[in-house]
Amino acid sequence: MSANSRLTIAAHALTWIGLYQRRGHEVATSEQIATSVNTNPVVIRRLLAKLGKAGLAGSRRGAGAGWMLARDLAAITLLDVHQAIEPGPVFALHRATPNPECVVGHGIGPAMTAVYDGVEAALRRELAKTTLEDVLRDVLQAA
Amino acid sequence: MSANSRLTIAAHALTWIGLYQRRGHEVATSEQIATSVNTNPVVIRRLLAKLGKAGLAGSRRGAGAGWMLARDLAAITLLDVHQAIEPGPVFALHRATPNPECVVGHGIGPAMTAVYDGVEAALRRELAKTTLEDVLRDVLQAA
DNA sequence: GCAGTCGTAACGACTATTGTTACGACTGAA
DNA sequence: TTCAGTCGTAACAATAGTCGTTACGACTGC
Repeated sequence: MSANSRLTIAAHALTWIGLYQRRGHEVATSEQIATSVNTNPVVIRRLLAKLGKAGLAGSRRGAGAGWMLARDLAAITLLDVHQAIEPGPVFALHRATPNPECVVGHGIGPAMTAVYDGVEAALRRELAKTTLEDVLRDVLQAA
Repeated sequence: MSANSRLTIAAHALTWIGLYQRRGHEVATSEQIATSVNTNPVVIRRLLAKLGKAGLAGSRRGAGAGWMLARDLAAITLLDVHQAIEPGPVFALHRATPNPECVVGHGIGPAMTAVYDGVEAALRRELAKTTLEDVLRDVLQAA
């Protein structure tokens, strides 16, 4: 399937909230964020719900409700965001179990799993290098 | 998405061909490989066609037809295989263009693209570390 | 109260992956 | 020269994941 855009949307949303708060507002609504992201507010709420459970964002309910960051942008890495949205595996093993009576069919699963674990570890190391503060800086410099 | 299993299947197929050739056979048929992978021969042929175009495998047609490796297992890395099967991106940007009148909406694309390029480079470096010879060694040791 | 927003379920459109059938193209061997 | 075995590829179906949308109850400041 197509790669998913959740990390992009989540980083966008959190960065937007961070900037909005720095400009003096207390909370941001899912509708405001959705306008910047150009999507439906429910998509934003769904994502922020996960980020909330992971302790990256918080919400206030009732009138004057909205979202706020739970930590400063500089204290949130893209790895934090990535883990929060429960990523699926980058590579999958066989859909149907390969023939266990064949030497290759029997041993290929563990062999590839070891490689894939290494790949995902490298991916996490790479995402951990960038904080949302870095992202915001790039965003503002581009303007 | 579901992650895709093409790299797994391709590595399995090439490793199988390599082992089969070492045991004295000239070519392997897609049906034999499919039996080990536990899938349909067409799936194997589709994949091997791409690996062939990338110069990793070759086929002989007609009677007594089948597939052979174009290089030794030790000379094929998982990165070679990965590139051969034309991988999609690991992460996607927004499906709909974000609001360009918003600072964040305008700058987030390039910012995330830079990060994602770094991630994919790390992924490629990691895959380049393992050759199919390594995979075969692991497979045989597991038996 | 009530208006505004969250939280979440339910559903549909769209797309990618994988399996399957089908069939023409090719070639070694009888 | 024919034929059997295999490749190469198109076409289609089943399945699953993503994303957008509607709907509605829950919560709370005014």
